[in-house]
Amino acid sequence: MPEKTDARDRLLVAAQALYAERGVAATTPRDVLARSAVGQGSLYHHFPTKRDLARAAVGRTVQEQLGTAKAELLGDATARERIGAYLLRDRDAVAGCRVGRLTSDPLVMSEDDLHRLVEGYFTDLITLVCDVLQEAGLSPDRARERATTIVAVVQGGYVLARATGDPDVMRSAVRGLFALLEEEKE
Amino acid sequence: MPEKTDARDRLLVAAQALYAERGVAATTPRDVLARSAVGQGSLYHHFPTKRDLARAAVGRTVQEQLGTAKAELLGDATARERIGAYLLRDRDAVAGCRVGRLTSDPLVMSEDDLHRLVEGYFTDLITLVCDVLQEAGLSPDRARERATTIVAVVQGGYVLARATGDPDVMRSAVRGLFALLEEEKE
DNA sequence: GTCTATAGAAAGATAGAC
DNA sequence: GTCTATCTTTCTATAGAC
Repeated sequence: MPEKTDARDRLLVAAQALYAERGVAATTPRDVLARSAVGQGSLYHHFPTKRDLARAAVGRTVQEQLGTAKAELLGDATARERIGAYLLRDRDAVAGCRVGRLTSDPLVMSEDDLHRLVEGYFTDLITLVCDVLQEAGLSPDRARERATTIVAVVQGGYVLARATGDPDVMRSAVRGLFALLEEEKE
Repeated sequence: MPEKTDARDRLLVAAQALYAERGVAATTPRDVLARSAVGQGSLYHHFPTKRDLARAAVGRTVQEQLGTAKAELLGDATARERIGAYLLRDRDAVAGCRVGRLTSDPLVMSEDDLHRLVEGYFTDLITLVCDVLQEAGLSPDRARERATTIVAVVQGGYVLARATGDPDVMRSAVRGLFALLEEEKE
């Protein structure tokens, strides 16, 4: 596929950005057209319905975010370092989590295929963290519980950073947990 | 104010319930009318714009949620027990946090007065938890960091429970944190 | 304070030419 | 594959009677 798939790609990139800003339900086809500078005919040619566009764009975002997490969690550093890398990553916290925010999106939650993309993201992410913790010697049960706590503190950090408009709140949230994890190891 | 303020109250209750289900932006005046069984004329008499209704209903929800948290965090139990009561409270996790979900609501985030209600909720909540932790002997800085972590894990628990449709994910998230807090005290 | 009717704008999508 | 024009429905709000 040469340069001609360009419009489709521009539409997806625009949709992803808009979903990150206002969510899927609140993003209109017109918004996507304006941001992508693509014509209306092209939009409905590539994506017959709003839902088709959402499925493609959200699927892409999920893959991208999962890729970032994998880079941190599957490296060859120690288990402890990899958890630290994930937890303490520099995030645009006030912007919110591109995937996590979709759990409050009425369109995503009402369409099964969209909901499943979000569910898959978090089950995969928790499993990734869980595997690292088992490597570090935790039992499967404790590893799963702790992995859930780790992913939750990041998601909650996003919520609090957005609510307060303050990126430091995310830093406090993840550092507070990291400190507890480190203490335990001493 | 006798029984005549009834319509206004029914509108608020209906709006609060709908906001919890789909958010503010996605809730139409018609939705509120249908659920409250109040007439259209009454709605616009009591709340001239959608935003007026949102301000009143969100303000009420914030007060209610804060009241619940205060009941747990300001009791006469030990600091440790009060933190446990807040953290391990039985929540309808799959339904999500009525306030936290608003951080992804485009209408709430774009209207300053609505945003401020959400911000106030979380700053108050973190401060409440922070005070309990200081009572327990933590320095102001460590108390604030840890309070942020505690509130974040709860908010993240909601996000993960909604994403997966599984209430046990919330339980894992908060128990994982509680276990770390208890370990430290031994 | 509540009712019915309706306005004006934006939403999501389709039609048919090129 | 892309364009312009248009259709239908829904949204938020207003008008004016009771």
